[in-house]
Amino acid sequence: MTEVDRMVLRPNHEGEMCPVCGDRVSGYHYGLLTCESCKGFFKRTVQNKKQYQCSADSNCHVDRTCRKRCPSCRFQKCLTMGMKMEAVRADRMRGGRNKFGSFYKRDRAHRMQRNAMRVTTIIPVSTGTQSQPPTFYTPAEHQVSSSTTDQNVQIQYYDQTKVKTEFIKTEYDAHLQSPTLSSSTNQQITVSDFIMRPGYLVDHQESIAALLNSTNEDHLLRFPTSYPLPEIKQEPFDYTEHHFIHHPLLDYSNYSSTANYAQMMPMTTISTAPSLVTSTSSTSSGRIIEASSTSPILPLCPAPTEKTVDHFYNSSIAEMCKTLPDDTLIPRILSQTVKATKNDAHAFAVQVADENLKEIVTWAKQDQMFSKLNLDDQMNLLQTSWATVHIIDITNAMVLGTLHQQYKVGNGEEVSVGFIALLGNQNFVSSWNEIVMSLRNMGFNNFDYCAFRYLALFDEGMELYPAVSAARLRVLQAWGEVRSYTAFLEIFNQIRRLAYDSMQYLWGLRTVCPAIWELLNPATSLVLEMLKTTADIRSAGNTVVTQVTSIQLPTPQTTYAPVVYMTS
DNA sequence: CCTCAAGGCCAT
DNA sequence: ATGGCCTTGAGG
Repeated sequence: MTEVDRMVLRPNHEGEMCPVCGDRVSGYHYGLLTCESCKGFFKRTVQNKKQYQCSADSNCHVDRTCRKRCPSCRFQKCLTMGMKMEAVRADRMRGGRNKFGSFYKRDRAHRMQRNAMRVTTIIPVSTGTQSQPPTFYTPAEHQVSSSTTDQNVQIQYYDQTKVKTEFIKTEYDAHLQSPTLSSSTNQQITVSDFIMRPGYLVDHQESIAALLNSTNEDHLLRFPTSYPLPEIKQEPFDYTEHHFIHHPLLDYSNYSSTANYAQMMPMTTISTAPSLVTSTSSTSSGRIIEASSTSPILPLCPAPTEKTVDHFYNSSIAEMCKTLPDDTLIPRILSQTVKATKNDAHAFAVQVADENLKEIVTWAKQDQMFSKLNLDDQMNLLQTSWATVHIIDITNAMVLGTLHQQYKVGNGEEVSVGFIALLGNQNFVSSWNEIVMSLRNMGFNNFDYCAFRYLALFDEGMELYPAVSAARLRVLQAWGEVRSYTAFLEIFNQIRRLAYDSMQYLWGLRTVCPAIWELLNPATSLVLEMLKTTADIRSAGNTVVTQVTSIQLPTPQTTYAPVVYMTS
């Protein structure tokens, strides 16, 4: 083998950009493909326990040319992008391999799969050639790409210099980064329990209250330990290896002898870092806009001052992302449910919502702040937010391009994804399509998805609860660290409005179209149970719920077009 | 053996 | 303090 051959076969990071500064990637460093300089910077910072403080708004732009200006923001970005302090060795032992090695290998395969999946929806950067409307992958294409094995991990990655950079969290990342999420509660449950939570087709006998009452462990036990993936083949990542056994990761933190850093690692949930929410939060978005959008001058941090390093780890959207459902969930629900649904488009949409609602409840329960609320308040929050979260989930899947454009139900009707997302509320499908297009063009990413979801759960209308407004502030703070989010908030509010419209529409079917209503299995549907409870509470004069659901809406239409097309 | 992510070195 | 290049060494 010649030297040239060796060079060719060597893992090729050519064209890969460092997610921190955009420089050329030299390999995996501390859990992430980064450049040599960010590797060194991260190592020095952690080894020497350096403490920086940004003299601006902790929102400095970091790129190759200005990465030296603000070490605080640079280090924050390192962490946000996924570099792991545990990978810096406390004992400074050189050489060898650590337990991340096998993860890196899998990550290569994973990245290839993700890239292959996303390549079809990638929007060329402005410096590229003409922009083309995004296309969608088909399950067949995906199967080919997902048959990736460790043998072909050396194949060159998709050239990311030609694509919009986007930080993608994976289940793998969640495993790698955080052994546990909550620190010490009876309901303690690990991140991977959520990320890897298998299955979604449970029986319909349980009510939302029952779901809320059950412990997470109960819930897990009732799920099968593996789940069918009809259209999306799983990659050779051994889920079971890590799913219920968390020792390897826990062991690693001991192995790497970084107990001091392990203590600094965030055990972050919404409720754990209220102290971070300072008076600056409310104005942060405005200043971010000023700093990074309208002003050509980047904020400088001329004299970083020292401050406790813990500052960095209290809050980050990346931490919150770990609880997001995996990207295959919504496609799975849709393709499985469409088979199970007999012949009505509305019934299909409601059943999809039913399946996702169970996931949403489980997700909400894992949140410390949510789980601290009493059951009634939890119910109130869920009643207000489930439809918004549901639409956000489907919107995200649509932005990712993991869904078909239409799904064919039993009677041959083609049902658009918008129709499904909006619970059959055809009136607003074109608005929703526009939202999807906008988000795609804006570079909607996992961070935004995460923020959307939490902002939906902790609905603005529920800010009567102090816990809710605290949670919202915290989300906005964490989101603001990585985004100028004003434009996204606008779209979020549109989605929220669509959700209320859709809930009203669906509830309206009960009187306007009893025939359709009967097809929805009102006796067993969790979604319809939710709507009924909301309606009952409202008629009983509950102020909280009234406030958020009494938006006056157009009268639900009485008919809908059986053949629904995507509009663009 | 070889690989490649760790830590180390040192000119800048 | 930075960052390019060097050395190390467990795992394949």
